[in-house]
Amino acid sequence: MPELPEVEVIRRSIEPLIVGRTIARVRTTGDSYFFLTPARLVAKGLRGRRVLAIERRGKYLVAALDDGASLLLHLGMTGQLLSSVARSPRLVRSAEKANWIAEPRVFAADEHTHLELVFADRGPRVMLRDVRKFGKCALRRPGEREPRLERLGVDALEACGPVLFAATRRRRVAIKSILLDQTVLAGVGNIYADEALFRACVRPERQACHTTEAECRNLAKAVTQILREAIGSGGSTIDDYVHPDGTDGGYSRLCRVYGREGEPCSRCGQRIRRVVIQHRSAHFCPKCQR
DNA sequence: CAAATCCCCTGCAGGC
DNA sequence: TGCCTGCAGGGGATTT
Repeated sequence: MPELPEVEVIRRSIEPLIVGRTIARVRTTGDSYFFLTPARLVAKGLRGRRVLAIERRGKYLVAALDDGASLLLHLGMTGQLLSSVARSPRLVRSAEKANWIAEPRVFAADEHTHLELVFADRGPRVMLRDVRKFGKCALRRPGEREPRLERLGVDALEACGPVLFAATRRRRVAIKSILLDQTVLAGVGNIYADEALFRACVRPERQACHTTEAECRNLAKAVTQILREAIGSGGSTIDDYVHPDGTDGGYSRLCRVYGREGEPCSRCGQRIRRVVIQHRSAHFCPKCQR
């Protein structure tokens, strides 16, 4: 799950590699769950088009084309945007272990490469690779509505107390579920939700309607701070991408609770606990978070 | 309307 | 060594 920071870092790294270039050829895998628009139509719609811009909306990437159409991408759990500047299958695998980060120095297409853009300038290709195919790809005709984007709430970088507080009223689900609800805040995923709850000292299981206005304010602030920090550190996985063995690196270093079940809390020493909330693991400090 | 459940997919870890 | 099971999870669709 690339979350907002990873998607933003990917956007920034891919922007100079794609904006202003004209797509000459498109290669795709066959239709699958991955293609919301049939692969054939995606290829047809992209051919000959120039990319004007690439933007991020929550965890989505949207590439604007010169005919007014747009390409919508979601990286799901294992999606990667890669460039063909160099080739190294080993680095692809390492990138997966290191958490789905795109690097502008990769690779040749393989069976998991669902979309490959070949440009008219014959320069580096851009590829979208996604092993588990939880990602999404859609082509929207000029002026066509995109319900997936329309549903999104406030971008999580703009999270604020009042929005969060309003969303928690009359909701009996866990507060963490509200943070993960993309129609409330767009961009927060499982990892940063845990981290924000830790920073704001709120227990993930707490019923949403039982959080106070002040807690929601703190939580919103924690969300924006943590996301900004993660972007600032290069999406939190960039660093260990270069570790040839793919062992734990930047990402887990930044996390205070996620993936740290049983380890001592960095604030109080209490053991970090893990519970399951709506089929997802939630990590928290039982002493710091109430 | 809210909430719970199911499902899409693949790789990998753990148990035996 | 190899097979089997369970787990990981974003998010939409369906059911309660």
